[in-house]
Amino acid sequence: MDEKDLSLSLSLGSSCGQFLLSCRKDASPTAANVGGVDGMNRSGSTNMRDIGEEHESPSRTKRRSAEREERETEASAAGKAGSDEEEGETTRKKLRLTREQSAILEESFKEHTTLNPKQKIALAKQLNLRPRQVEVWFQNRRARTKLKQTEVDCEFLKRCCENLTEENRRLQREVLELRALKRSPHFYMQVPATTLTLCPSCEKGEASEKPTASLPFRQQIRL
DNA sequence: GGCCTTCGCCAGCTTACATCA
DNA sequence: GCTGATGTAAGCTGGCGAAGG
Repeated sequence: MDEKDLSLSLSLGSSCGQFLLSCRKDASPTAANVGGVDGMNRSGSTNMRDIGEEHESPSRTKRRSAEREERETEASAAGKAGSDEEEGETTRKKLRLTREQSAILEESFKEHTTLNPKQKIALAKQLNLRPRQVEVWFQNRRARTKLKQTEVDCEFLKRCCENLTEENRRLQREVLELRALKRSPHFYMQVPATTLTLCPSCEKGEASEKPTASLPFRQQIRL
């Protein structure tokens, strides 16, 4: 699967994607949507953080703020070291992975979709990235794969639904036609006598020959 | 052995930024 | 050059299993 495929599949503009997203929002009250759409859009991550910490255990809150600090110091250290990112910036600058880095990560993902800590560190060294970046890339990649699969499933179910709807319409038309035929005075002349013996309510020891080919079996059952 | 806490990892959701038409 | 749409790196939170006390 190449990047083009992925970018195509990731368009949330499709009705399918929108449907899935709205379903998830309704179903699972995450911290992000506790405050509703307004709360979500108003002040971003700060708001989410505040909401989340009210419900977290103290140890977890401590751990998370320590992680945050660690990330911040790591990021600023990387900036000072003069890596790919701009130097000395405290604000988050978005890094684009190079083609080579992406290709290697893709290759690795093909082999295994999750990484153990050793693999993560090795890969990070090889790519000159932080282990956290490798971890995040794999997380996002799994999410993309899952989203793509969901869209494929959604398309398949949509087609199934369309086919069944069409089949249902066709059968209803058939029933109407047959009812009309039954009401017409020429009905009993058109239907061979032997087929009438198949009606269960009329089944009183009449001779039962095999249904004729003039009408499909389903149409002979209930008129 | 059961309970509690902590830790690490992950999924899901979201944001911020880069890129492109 | 501006703008909206899209893609994606990264942040945040909750859930869960494992390990240790």
